[in-house]
Amino acid sequence: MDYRRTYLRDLMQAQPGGHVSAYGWVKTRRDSKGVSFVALNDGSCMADFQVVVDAGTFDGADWDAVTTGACVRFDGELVASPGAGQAVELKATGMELYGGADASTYPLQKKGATMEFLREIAHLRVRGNTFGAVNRVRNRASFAVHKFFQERGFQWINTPVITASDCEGAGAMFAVTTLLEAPEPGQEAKFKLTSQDPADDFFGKPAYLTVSGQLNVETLAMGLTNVYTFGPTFRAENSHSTRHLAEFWMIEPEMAFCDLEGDMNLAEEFVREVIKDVMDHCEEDLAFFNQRIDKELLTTLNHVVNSPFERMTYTEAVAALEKSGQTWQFPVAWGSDLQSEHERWLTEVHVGRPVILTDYPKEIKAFYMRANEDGKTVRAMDVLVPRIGELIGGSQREERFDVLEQRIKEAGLDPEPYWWYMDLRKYGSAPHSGFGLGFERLIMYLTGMQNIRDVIPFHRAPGQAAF
RNA sequence: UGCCGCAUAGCUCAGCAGGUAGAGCAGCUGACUGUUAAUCAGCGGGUCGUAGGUUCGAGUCCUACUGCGGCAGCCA
Repeated sequence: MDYRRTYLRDLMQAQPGGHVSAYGWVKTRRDSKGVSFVALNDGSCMADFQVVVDAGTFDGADWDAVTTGACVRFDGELVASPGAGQAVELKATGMELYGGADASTYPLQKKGATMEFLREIAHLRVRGNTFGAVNRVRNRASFAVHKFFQERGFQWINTPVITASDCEGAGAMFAVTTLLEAPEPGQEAKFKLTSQDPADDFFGKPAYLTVSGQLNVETLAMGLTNVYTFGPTFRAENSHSTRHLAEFWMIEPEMAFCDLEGDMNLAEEFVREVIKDVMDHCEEDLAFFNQRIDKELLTTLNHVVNSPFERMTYTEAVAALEKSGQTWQFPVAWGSDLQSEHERWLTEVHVGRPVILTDYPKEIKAFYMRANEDGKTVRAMDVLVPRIGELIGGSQREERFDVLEQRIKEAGLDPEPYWWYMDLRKYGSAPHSGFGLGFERLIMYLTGMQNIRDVIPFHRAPGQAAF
């Protein structure tokens, strides 16, 4: 057996004629008196491949074991199909059973199951329509991300997963340590530190899993010009929501010689181009999502591809919210952060498509965002999209040494650990901008899937790290 | 972490005057000359999340716990 193989996707598009082999997992089997039909799927595409078995061709235990979930290879002639659902089918003359799947206990059925149940069998759910499609879209979107940046001269760089600089600031972090005492064999694992002093730890100081490549990626942009990261990110927030994960994949472009305007242009172009690419290459999967998951999906995606994002300042947004006539659960006031209900109204009702909000009050944004001349706002931007909320958060960075130092102090932080970050402003500083985009949120947007836990193969969330 | 909701067969659910359980699908058996989540007939399948409490009697009411889900916060 060799990795080179004809995928079922290719067999389905091939011309009739010739002896072929079809490898896959059985989706369904239908028997009638003279003939049996086996629907095979290998994950290469949405549609199942039809294998036709004339009565009497096979018998015995292996043939009996060809039930939903079994893994099997059929050999035979590729013929034109008289049936309605497919152009060609395999008229089987040989078969090999690789692994049966006891039909009385195999949990994946041909009929629909809830997302909650499928989450409990995450090791098997990829064999179903929905999660096969999710992963194909995820794969194509990953490729489209790299394609988009590479075609524009951005260099893919990798920022550390472990960070010991304790200066990331935002978000609860997972500690990384070797100070835990190994449990005695056979004993229940209890955490016990071999030392209380971080100086004794592996890195000689506290270390954590990264919550953002932000600070590191800026250093690479100050030398490589246009760069991006695409890697795992970790947040130890105890969040129970449909759009948060403890482990997720984030895309962070960073551009030298670029202001907030250019940052917004990139964000908009990025979202549009990735959507276009996936629409071009995952038509069948998107049609499935449109039919089964979100009836408005294709309408929404087409709309996004064909119309510019609305842009407004935070101040304009607050004014719109105040004039909306809506009654808000949380009051709207200039200076306080926008609540979910506000963001949703802006993007879903007020604008009806993605909207980019800019120039937020400096008090509610990170210290590294560039201060505006008004002394009150910073050059931040959030891209809000219907149903998901915040898809992208970015900013023009503060490139002026003195202003940045002042902002760090205002934030109540000690500038000292940021010495290398400050050095960027000391030696060859340049205007620069970038943003962070949650890859899983993009996949939610692309597929219509409602829970972020269902757009990653094995989700990590509070209390949930099975598989 | 706060608020709300749910927990009955492998899955999806019904059972809502408190009187010790029911359907569809899946599974099994059989029928059917080509199906497309096939169809038709029959069969088996549940200590009703756990622990207490009220009651003659609890799937049903009360309490706690556990698990899951949704919303909010945190953000991407």
